[in-house]
Amino acid sequence: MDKNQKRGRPKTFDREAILEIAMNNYWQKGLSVSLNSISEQAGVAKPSLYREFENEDGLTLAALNRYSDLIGIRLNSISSSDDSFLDKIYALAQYFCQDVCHNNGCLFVKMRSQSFKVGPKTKARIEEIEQEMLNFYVEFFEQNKNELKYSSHLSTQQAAKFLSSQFELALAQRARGVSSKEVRDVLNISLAIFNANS
Amino acid sequence: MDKNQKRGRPKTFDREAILEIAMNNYWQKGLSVSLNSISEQAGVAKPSLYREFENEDGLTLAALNRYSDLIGIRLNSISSSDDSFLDKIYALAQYFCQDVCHNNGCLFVKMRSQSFKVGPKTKARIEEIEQEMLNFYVEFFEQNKNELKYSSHLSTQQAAKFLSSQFELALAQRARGVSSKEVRDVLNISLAIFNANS
DNA sequence: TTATTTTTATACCACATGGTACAATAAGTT
DNA sequence: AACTTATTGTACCATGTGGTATAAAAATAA
Repeated sequence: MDKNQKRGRPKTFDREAILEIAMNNYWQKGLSVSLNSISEQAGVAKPSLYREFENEDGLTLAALNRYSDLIGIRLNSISSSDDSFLDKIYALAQYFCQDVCHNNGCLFVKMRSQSFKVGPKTKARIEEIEQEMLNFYVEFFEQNKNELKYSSHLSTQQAAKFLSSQFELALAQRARGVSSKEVRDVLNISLAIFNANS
Repeated sequence: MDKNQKRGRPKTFDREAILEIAMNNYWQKGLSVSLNSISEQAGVAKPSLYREFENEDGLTLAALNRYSDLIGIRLNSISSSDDSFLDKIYALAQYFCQDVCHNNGCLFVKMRSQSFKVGPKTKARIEEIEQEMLNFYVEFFEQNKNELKYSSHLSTQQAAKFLSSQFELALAQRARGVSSKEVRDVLNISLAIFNANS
């Protein structure tokens, strides 16, 4: 009937569904989540996970990639909006200290902070994402160069690094359970250097 | 001979030495260090550890307390020096991004970031230290109120929170392996708000 | 010597982990 | 029907974990 139907027992393993569960687990509970518990929650046997993702490293990598797609889309959408530069910065701040992680924290930040206990493939991807994020911020500042009103001796690189660090702080605090308001208060102070009249 | 000599097998267990080893282990490798490996490294049997510290929670707590004594002394010494307020701030910055953790990172920050996998006693102590640190900063700003030249609408509370957050960021980055220079660059930007001519 | 007390060390327990061998299952192919 | 192929699920393994029962050791006291 189905031309794609190959011979052999039909597959019931739903990669996307399992990945969704895995991602949410790591997102909420960090890397302390075991492969055992994921297989239980997903209702699939362990060997199925191993066949699909090779090993735990493969699973965490796949979950991380899914997550990075998720926030990449959002980041680009903010960056390419019609808002002013300052508005964009605060939209990013809003995204990072409320939307991304209302209760969870950022999966990427969490994994990075525990990167010593992660497999080699995931570790490499973490460093890759780190670079991608930094590039995003550099490009972000480059594109909005003309709008930069802040009294700044900062290079684009420095500004990018600073902004990315402040967001890192925000995400780490949110992940620890610090309230969105408290995080926002700190962020407002540090981001003030991008205001015109400072 | 020794009047303190009670009957029974003489004690060879050196609490301080074992605590030193435990602290350094947690400091370098985080809470993923097992009690097994600590007992091996220290050359004492596990039951000895359990008799002295009750359980793992007791050991991590003791190690954390040892650490907090260590940095508490240093912090107070900086705070009560004759330097100017600004110099003190930068002395703290220097301490946090180089001296404390040339390779390790801050034990307190590390434990806090993994506080979900820590025993109840240690967890309580972490929150206590958090409060103590904040109080230290608040008092620090209070004492140096007269020297505050920065054009600031910030309350003492807000300033304390901001400073403590920026140090948290520095320590987290150092713990991840970010170079002392890069951390310092970010810190210099954010601490600039305490400068007079900003 | 013998008993008592305090400490140390051996050897174990139950459990969870990442990982896998292999049989059972369910489809197409001949 | 019998055979092949792809997938799933049971049941297991070695290892490491926090924690402990209990024997051995080493001192004093009788």
